[in-house]
Amino acid sequence: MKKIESIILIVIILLIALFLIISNLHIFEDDIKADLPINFVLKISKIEDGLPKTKFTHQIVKYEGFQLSYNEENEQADWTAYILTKQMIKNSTAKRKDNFREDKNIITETANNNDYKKSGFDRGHLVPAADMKWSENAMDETFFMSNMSPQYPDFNRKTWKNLEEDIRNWASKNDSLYIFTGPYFGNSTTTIGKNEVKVPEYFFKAIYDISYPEYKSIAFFIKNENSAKDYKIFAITVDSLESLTGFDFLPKIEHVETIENNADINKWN
DNA sequence: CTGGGGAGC
DNA sequence: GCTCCCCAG
Repeated sequence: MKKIESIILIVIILLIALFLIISNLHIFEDDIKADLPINFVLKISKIEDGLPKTKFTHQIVKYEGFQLSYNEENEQADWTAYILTKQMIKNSTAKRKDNFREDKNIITETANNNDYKKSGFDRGHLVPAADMKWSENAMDETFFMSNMSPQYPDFNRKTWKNLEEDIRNWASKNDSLYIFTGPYFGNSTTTIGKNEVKVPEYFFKAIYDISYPEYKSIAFFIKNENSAKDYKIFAITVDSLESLTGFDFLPKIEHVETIENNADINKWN
């Protein structure tokens, strides 16, 4: 074999090898989910590790069962975050007491009941009371006005409620979920009450199943309107929700991006 | 505090 | 029936 032919052969072999390496790398990236460490769930078992990264400097308050960031300008939270486990659902014993009240933990003061009275809007929970039934105190803290947003009655009592109920079902089947909930204002200028509580145009949820090995996530972005709709048609990826809201959920968690690009509602049942 | 509504199980 | 989301008085 001539020298020139040998060189061409070697180059061809190298090109084929390179192609195989690149394809394998690509496959590996798509399949990285399977390579997440078995203790992945432990890494994000603390709420502190999952707080969204935002440009805001609003007051963050930690309650027994959840955390929130309070936005004085809107007189409601930017987001709420908590973990919901199978065990919490199992230990659902607390009774709902409906003691809606101002939240003295908020330095700048919160909205109050009068702001919502006769407004035509429900005092909609961001963190549902029924998710905190594992503790009287945790449930009680969901009735702080810092956890309320003006929601249209049909949205709150039908569309949103159905989503919340299914999330509880998912939690009991999937061991533990990481849940973010919040309002999205868009160009809204509508306010209610003396404290001018801003009425959101949409509400969002981002949900992560952090149970090994079924890592998955899904998000919802639903219009705040007085009509009942099937929440399932508003399923989007967490990636999309992050683009829409500007929040980076679970920013400290390694590899979490690999589970944020899927919105298959059929994986949740 | 008690009364009520409506959806869903 | 019950629970869950609420409202008004």
